[in-house]
Amino acid sequence: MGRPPCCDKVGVKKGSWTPEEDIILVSYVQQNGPGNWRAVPATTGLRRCSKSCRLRWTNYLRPGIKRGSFTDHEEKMIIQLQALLGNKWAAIAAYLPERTDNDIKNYWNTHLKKKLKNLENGSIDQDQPKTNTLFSSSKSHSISRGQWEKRLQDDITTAKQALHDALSSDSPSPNNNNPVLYASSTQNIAKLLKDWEKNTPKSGESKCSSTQNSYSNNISTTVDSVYSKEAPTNCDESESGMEDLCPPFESMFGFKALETSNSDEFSRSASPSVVNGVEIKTDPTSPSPLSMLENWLLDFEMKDYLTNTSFDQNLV
DNA sequence: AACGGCGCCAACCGCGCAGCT
DNA sequence: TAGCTGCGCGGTTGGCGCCGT
Repeated sequence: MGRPPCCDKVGVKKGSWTPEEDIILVSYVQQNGPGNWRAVPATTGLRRCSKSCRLRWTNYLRPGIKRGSFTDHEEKMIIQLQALLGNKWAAIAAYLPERTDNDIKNYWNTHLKKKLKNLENGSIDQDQPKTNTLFSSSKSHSISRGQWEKRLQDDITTAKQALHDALSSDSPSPNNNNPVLYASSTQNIAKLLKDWEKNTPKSGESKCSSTQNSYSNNISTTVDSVYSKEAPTNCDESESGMEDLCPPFESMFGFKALETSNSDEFSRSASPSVVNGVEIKTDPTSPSPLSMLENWLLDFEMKDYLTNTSFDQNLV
């Protein structure tokens, strides 16, 4: 038996996305908003699985994604949230709006897991005062497992409430009647396309279907018009394509960018602002629930709690 | 310079859940 | 209420680039 495949595997392209495919996808989302992923291949001619389209959008093309190395602050947040929530990457990503769950998951698996393991081993092997006491040996615990579980349950409840508060203040997804222009992404996509065109032999040969070509022809003016707006940026020029995405958000939880989004035309699909006539709620006078949560996560109590608690189980 | 090992990260896969009929 | 469909999530994999030998 088993579930049927999510899409027809025949003729579906796999592997890395080309800049042209990215542009087609971005254009589709501009016009229709994120969602209804099933319709994307049929509408655009993209020879991609709907899931692949959604993944590409959420993990790479979606505006507001910060790329590059994680800050110490983000690192601490991830460590503590992982200890609290487990491998709930989507939930953890909800507290780090500029990072995708995939990014966090990758960072955890490739960096933090190893790092914390080393810290743990180091602290045990060397029997020295711990520079990081997150993973103190369970032998030294004065807290019983029952007490620990109760505290964990209490903290999860608190975190859930904070998350609920945070999410309830966010705006819904973009209105399909007022598609949001994802200028930041489109800009980079346009740049990508230009780079890609430079590197593509002018043979007239295309990797795409005719449907896809006609669709991309139709969207070219859209991309150009958005690109020509030249949203102000002080990013360094780079030849690395998407690597030079300008990080428009200077504060993780301060939503600084939201206050300036009108002027710089950066927008986010999942965050409050006002862009291109789309009303997005924000209240600069009231403290962000995420800020509250951040404070809660990082306050002395939490650190003390983590100091005295073993999370070895998370380091599988 | 060539080769192999390793790390990183984008993308894929399978399952679960929620909404709709 | 059961079945179907679409979406989201977490685990895993494949490919590319870097580094050491």
